[in-house]
Amino acid sequence: MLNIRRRKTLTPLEQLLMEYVWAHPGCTAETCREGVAPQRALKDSTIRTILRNLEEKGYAAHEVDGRTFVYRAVDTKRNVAVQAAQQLIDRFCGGSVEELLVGLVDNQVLEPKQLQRLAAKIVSRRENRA
Amino acid sequence: MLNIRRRKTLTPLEQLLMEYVWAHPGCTAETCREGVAPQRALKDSTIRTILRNLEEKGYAAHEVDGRTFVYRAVDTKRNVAVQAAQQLIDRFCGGSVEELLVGLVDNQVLEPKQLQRLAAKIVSRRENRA
DNA sequence: TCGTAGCGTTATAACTTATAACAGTAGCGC
DNA sequence: GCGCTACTGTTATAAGTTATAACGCTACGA
Repeated sequence: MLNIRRRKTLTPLEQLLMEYVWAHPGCTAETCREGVAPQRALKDSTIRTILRNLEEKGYAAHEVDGRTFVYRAVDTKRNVAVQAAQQLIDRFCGGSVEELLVGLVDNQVLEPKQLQRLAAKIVSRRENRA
Repeated sequence: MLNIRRRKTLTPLEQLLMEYVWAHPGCTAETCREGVAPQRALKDSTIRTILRNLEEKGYAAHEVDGRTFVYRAVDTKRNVAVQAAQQLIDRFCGGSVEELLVGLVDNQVLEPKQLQRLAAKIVSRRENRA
């Protein structure tokens, strides 16, 4: 089992920036600023503070290109979702994934048929790979 | 599809109290205080404030018995988990449940076999009911 | 009618979030 | 070689949230 690290959740602004980073690997403070400008016009220094927060929270990382910080996500969105789901399962479902899945079905977030199809698909994918 | 209400997340103290409420429907401020005392010795008024917060956030509700407030959870833990999962799916999986499930399998939170068994179980349960 | 059980109101210190100014530094062009 | 400026780091602050609780009001029971 992967070791799921417990990360702090994203604040709305962080979420916004992180979305951009996910969508644009290799972005810089400046491209981020331009990218989110339509939604939020933020000062350059604000952007950089948020990017630093994202690094501190373990969502993003940078490398240096010349004197520019180039950012990318540490994990895919999907993995972040999975880690968060794991926490939900631990907290609210007594550690049982199945409990959550049953709940999803009971609340019609997930159709039984859909679940079945997906299960079949995943299993066959596994077999092909093995 | 259920209408998933977006609720504020629980702070640690709220989480603690809410666990107690889930485990003891019909509890009062006083029984809560006693119940959580081993973990956190909190003043009566603190307990009350937190219970009120839980009501405000929509997790708990009370009715009046004589002059005592009797609390119970608005939703089951499982439903809270499901609602939170729905949010995850919307935020990080572009609205696709399947995306999350695939992620769970890929990260070995969920075994393919387990998924398959569960799918079969759920489908058959549906058929029996129908 | 008085004590007290039980609720609401208000307070506050610590922490987080949103937002940004300002300061240091190192390339680049001249 | 030197200053401009593009970039980063440090620091600040106002507003909001959390954790924690004192205090005050009210109505029931003895």
